Amino acid sequence: MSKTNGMSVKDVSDYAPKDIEASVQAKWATDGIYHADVNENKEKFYCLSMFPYPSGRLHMGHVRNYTIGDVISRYQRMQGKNVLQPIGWDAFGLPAENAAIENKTAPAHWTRKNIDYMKKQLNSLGFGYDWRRELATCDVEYYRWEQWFFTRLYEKGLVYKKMATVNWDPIDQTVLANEQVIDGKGWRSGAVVEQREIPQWFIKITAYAEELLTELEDLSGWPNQVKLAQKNWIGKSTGANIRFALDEPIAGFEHLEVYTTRPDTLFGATYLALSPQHPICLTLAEKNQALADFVATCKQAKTSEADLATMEKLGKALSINVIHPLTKELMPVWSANFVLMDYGSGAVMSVPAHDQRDWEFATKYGLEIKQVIAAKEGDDYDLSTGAYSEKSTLINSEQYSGLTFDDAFDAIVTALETQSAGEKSTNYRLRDWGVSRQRYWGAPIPIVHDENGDTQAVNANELPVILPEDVVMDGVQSPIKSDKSWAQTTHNGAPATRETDTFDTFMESSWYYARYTSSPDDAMLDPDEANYWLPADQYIGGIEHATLHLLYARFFHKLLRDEGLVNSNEPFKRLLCQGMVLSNAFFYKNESGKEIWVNTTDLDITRDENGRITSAQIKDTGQVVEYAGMIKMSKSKNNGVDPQTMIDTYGADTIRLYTMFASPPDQDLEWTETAVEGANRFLKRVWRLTSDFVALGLSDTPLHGVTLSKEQKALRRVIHDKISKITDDIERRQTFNTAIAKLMELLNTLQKFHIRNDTDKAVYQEGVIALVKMLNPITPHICEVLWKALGQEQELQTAPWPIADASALVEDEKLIIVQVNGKVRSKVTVPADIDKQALEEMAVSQENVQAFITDKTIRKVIVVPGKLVNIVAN
RNA sequence: GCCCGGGUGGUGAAAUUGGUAGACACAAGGGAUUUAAAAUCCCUCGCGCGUAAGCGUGUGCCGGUUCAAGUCCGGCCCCGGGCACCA
Repeated sequence: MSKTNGMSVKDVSDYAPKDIEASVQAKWATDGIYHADVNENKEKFYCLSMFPYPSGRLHMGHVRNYTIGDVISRYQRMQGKNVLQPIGWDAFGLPAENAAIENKTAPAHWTRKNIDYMKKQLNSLGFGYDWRRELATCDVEYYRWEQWFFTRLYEKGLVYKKMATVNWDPIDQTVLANEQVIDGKGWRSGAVVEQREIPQWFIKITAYAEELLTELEDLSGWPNQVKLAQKNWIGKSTGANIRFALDEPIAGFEHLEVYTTRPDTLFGATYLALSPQHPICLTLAEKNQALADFVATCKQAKTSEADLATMEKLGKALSINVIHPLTKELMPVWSANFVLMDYGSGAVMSVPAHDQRDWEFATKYGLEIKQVIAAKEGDDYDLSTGAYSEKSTLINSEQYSGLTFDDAFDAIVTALETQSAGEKSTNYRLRDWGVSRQRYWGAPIPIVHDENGDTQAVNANELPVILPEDVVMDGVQSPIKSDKSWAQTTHNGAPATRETDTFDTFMESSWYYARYTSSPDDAMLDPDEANYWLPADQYIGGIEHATLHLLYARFFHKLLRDEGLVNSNEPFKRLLCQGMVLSNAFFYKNESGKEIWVNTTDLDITRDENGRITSAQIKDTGQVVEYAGMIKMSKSKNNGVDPQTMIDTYGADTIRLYTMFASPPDQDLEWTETAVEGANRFLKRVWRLTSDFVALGLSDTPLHGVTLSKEQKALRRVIHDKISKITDDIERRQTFNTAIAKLMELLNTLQKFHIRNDTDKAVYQEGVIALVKMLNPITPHICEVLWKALGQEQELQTAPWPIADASALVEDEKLIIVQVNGKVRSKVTVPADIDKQALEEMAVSQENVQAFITDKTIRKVIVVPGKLVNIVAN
């Protein structure tokens, strides 16, 4: 009997995860088996999970995310690959500032304390990380390179400064993050929040819009859902810029340019609409109080996003006119609240007959509605009830009448081009990335303002710009803004003032995956090392990052490429977005009608015979609570299940097994504790089966060249069939739940098999070894112990994944389904090599088949070889 | 409004290329073991009829294609998520 770290598998009755897990983890750490280094002779596999925000404790979403990554990593390692699985900390961000105020500590201290604790938790779950590569984004050694890279982008002209709107708290005299604005009021002061324009830094992601869009097609390993979300986010559209001459120049403008996707409707344009922020509008407002009021109202109205959709169309006539470029007719110009200044040119041509918004606006203000598109065949429309926005044949459009959309588009654009009044144009919904945040706990933006007030990038030899960590948070101003001395510096020997804004934390999370692969002291990356590992073969994380993080990271990778730091176009080959973790939630309403959410651990729950919750009450007080259903685990709904409690109760292996078994990884997972017990029960059965088998003494009978009995063949076929299907489930399908179901089937089959001789034992042993190996990626601790008990010399973690023996899968007999008119009437076991004729005859002769065809004529017999016979009779 | 997912037993789910619907679990019920309990093991388990064999029926609803449909096509209903005045 072999022993592992004091734990013997002989103790049949007790599968005691507590005793084995810590010692197995200690052994892994000592052996350093998760350290991965460049090795050109080995195929690499870079498995990456989205790094956590160090909020204090792991939650079940983390457990699920990192278990998936660990399973894939361990599987790939057993495939013989050089596997890199790193981890780190997305350490900057607003919650640390809030916690610091609350706990009267500094954000840095709070963050590092959390990292220490959560690191222990990750280790207690047995995740095989290369801890040598751990990074925290708040480390100077990390963000200094981000600052350096930003200065490079600045030199290249990919960075610029622009006025942008922020939430301003007039009492605290500070900028608020969106999360700090509650019902339009500042979270601390309670003052009504104002919109204020301040200068901020932007990175030109729009310069890469086309590449970010087209290269989505290369991402065959990404879910369509995510690719579609990015496509819509980029929002490419083709149309035309059209210039309408002003009948008299104003504010330096001789004409107004609009962007439209429907140049075919140009003859239906009856007025132009400008954004209230349009320069012409602002100029006119200087001498027009009513217009000035309108502009001010529109600026305020940036309330909730949901209101926008239903917001009333409002406008003001500007009493200026433009000339239609083709008809030369005069058209009035209006200002309209729904026209956006930052899309296109901030002006639109309005075609009320064929655009619903324009229709609503024209109807309200009595503007002309001119029909220029015929109804499609079979369609019918009525302009008194709404616009008709389908693309169809033109009417009332001079020589263009009768043309289709495509022909009209080209003809009208050509006509505009000849008189320099327009051209074809492409637009993107994507906006440049604003990276300035007026917060403290982030990487300082490496910019200084010189004596002339000009902005300059901090010189490379003066980097990093270090964020002071020993600070006191007052909850109002960022310490680097309130401490005026911090900003005082020099630039090229002359006095200068530092930028006191910090970077958006998406900056740090856009390149951490690259820094894991290579972290030299004197450079952002070492290209040789980075190019060995990149792109990551697998990335795993939440679907909530479908657009922002995943788009920024793709963008950053292209920036790194153009700086010569990496040679690939895309950072992540394959992407898996895991579902949410749900659990039962309960609440009651207090006297003031507020919902008070109660954790299940404080409740007595009654269920009916179907296991459905019928009622629940608080243990201590008897207060009756309402059942809110299975919803996403969250602090606010007080329905989180603490991973630590679960690990302490059942062990890490059980939690890993359950989270992988309860549902496919991309679907939501319902946390049910009785089902967790079920997972634990399975591990106990594996433990018992293995130890019972080991107690018989291991077999050294070779299997090759031995003639097997029918039962032995059947068992071998199950073993190898499972090997083949489980491999496919884990690698191609990533349906870990079905892989586990098949492992359970393998266990059930082994359990029913009776060992009567040496060959029996040899076949059985093959099965037990395959079971332990294939279970290892999911529950590695128990497998380590069982593996040693099975007398295996090789390290389990690098042992080769089993390969299905094709000859074991060959069946002598097959079960054939016999149908009459598509309904199953019989099942028949036949020799595998039976010919079609004989099979048909056999099927027809079945007693129960005869009963259904006696008074009928057989019209047709369909034979699916090895599977099914369908007799068509009537 | 637009764009994605999804709807299968009491529950979580499975059915991979159109070929036995409900694998594997959880819960429930029954039994064995036990002084008793826990643990463990065995049996039943979509619905209706039937002692059973079996028959009928069943994958949100209506229709279609096919020898055969959870799977494909058309129309509709419901649930979840994302985007949201983008001209």
